[in-house]
Amino acid sequence: MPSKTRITIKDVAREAGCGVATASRVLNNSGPASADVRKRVEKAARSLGFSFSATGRALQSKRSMTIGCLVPSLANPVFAEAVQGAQEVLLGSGYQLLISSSNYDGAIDNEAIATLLSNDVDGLIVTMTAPEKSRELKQARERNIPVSLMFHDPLDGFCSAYVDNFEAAREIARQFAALGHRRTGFLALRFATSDRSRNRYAGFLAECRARGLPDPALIEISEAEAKTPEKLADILREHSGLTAVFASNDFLAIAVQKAARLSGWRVPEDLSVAGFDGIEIGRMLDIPLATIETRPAAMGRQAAETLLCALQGGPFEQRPALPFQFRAGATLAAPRPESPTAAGIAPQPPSVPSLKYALKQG
Amino acid sequence: MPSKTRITIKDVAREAGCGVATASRVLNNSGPASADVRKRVEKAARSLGFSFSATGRALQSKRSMTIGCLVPSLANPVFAEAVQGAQEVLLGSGYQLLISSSNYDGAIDNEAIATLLSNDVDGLIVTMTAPEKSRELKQARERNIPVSLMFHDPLDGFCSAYVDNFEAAREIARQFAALGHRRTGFLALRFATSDRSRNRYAGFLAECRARGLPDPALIEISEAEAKTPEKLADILREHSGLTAVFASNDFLAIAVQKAARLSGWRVPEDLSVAGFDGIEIGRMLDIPLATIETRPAAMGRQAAETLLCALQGGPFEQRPALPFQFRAGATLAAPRPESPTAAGIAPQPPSVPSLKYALKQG
DNA sequence: TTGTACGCGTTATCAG
DNA sequence: CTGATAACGCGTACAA
Repeated sequence: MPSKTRITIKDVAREAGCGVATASRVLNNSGPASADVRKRVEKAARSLGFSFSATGRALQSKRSMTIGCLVPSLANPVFAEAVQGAQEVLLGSGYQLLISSSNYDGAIDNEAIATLLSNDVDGLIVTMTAPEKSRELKQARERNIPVSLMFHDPLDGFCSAYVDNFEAAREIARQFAALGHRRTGFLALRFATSDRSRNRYAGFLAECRARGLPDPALIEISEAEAKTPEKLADILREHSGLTAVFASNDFLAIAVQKAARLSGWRVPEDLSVAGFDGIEIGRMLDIPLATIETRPAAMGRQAAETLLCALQGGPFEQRPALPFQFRAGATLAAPRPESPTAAGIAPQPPSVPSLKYALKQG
Repeated sequence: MPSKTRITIKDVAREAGCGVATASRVLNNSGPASADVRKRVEKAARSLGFSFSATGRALQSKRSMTIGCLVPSLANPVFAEAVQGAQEVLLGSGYQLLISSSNYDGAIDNEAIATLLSNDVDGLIVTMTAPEKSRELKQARERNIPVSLMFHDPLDGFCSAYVDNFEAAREIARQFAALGHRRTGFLALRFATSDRSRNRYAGFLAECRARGLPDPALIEISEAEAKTPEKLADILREHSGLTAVFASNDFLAIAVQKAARLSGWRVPEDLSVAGFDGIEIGRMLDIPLATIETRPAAMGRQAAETLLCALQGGPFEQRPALPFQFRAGATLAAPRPESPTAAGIAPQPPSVPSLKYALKQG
């Protein structure tokens, strides 16, 4: 039965035949020590397999060297990549990431922040439902704990690493309009709890109005519906007359493509589709997805860098929004004179989009 | 300028006019207290906005209520989902997740575990390059810190939440063989550092041999090649004569489909493709991907449950491998009499797979 | 029922 | 150059 208890600096000091203060100085290079005692301490530490207890250090130094991170869900690759980005920045810094996810539940959001705070985190990286009205987030600021938001527009005194969803969505509206689309729709998942989704819709709507186009239909669906193309097909059929759909993320957009095929509609001839995020797989599709390319990992990195900077005594400054880029893909085309979704019924047998786009990509 | 320092139980005790022990007993419901003092303490705690310091508690109780989690990368949705699953199990338990990722680097793996250990984690959930030869992992066991592996076959004294990659890969070989494929390939990413990839190849190879078929070609590619269908197409063309490719994960398999299209090959008529993992998007493709469905989130959940059980004094037991399921998709077909990849050159114009499979799925 | 005092592992202080 | 000691926030044994 091997040793059950932690090896502490006391053990090292005893083994080396010196006081704990000396051992601490040697191991930390934080003060004078004779070459002799230095050797003994180092040897003792090595042979005992000593390592510092972060807990003891945290208590003494009042810095936990820990950063709390809250995201809605790691099952969403966008957030997962952002956390990975933050993790990479923090890797050599001595800071550890304490993570929580809320599953998009605003109540859990706040509980999670409270828990993170009571874990004495030195900083916070947060994406949540309603940062603007979170008492816990304000508490963090009152305790002078720097908070980096991710994915949110900058807020109050909190810095944020984000893309301008409103502007990006306007770009989609422009692309639709340039092709001649008038009857468009915005497909949203978790509209009520996602400011990203709302901002995208707002930008899309604003640009449509600015061009004198009809307001886009706001189509909210459930997670179950998003995952079941058959249901999604039913929903799309209910919204007759749409010639272009802007999905609030790429996964949804791919589901729309699938649903369209199930209804016998061709993409993009019968229905144009655009997504948001720019996930890698979108480029691998038979018909590559038109989308807004963003860099979630860069968001995580920036959030972590900003925080690190503040933690190390530097300024805690808002940086400009991260860039996005429209990716044309092949899911956008001019609407047909008479849209088959307007016609209502009788799905036509799909035609042959494969060749055209395979060549286009080649 | 709001309060800068932490509110401790001393502050509460002073405010309530009692000793710290009494305050502690009240706030923890851990001992007797008169109704009177109870009121005062609770009121004081509330008005001061007191919350316990996890650090102080950890030091005193020798339990950090923290679980360390190491995965190769959160940018891989499989691992991200697993961590999310673990997180969900831990949510109400009082344990926090301290996460690290190694970016598939075996040296960082071990550093990360050492760091986690020095953070006094109470348990460990780990996926790494070489758990079987990790000194740090053994150290954890010597300290009686329970370790749950994820994705690895059970090892030594460590429990693992995993699927039987070897058996699952045999199933792919069976499917290929049943259709009449003889010249097959295994496309691997990070073969050297992923026992999953190796086990899948081993199972695939074993079943091929058991059936008297030629050994499958082992095709290792780089991450850059995986992300660039054009390069992948070049590589596939170099391996002439293959009629079926088993990719070590779904992302790769989707890239293969893309690469095949770029070469003018039809999937599955000219080339059968199978993946591994069972990601959602595979079902949404024009030609749904044949794959092995696994449940990464369930792996994370099981790993966390097993750990929690041990942490709460229960048995620390290996559970049976998690189930997997072959999903037929539409990327598998019998090989053509003369394979176009064997023929060597002259990509033929793609034919019309869309209709056939759209109907099949409807 | 209550409060004092100690120890958890660490580092900073300060006297030797 | 060295080492004893206080302090960090907490829970608990023990004394009142």
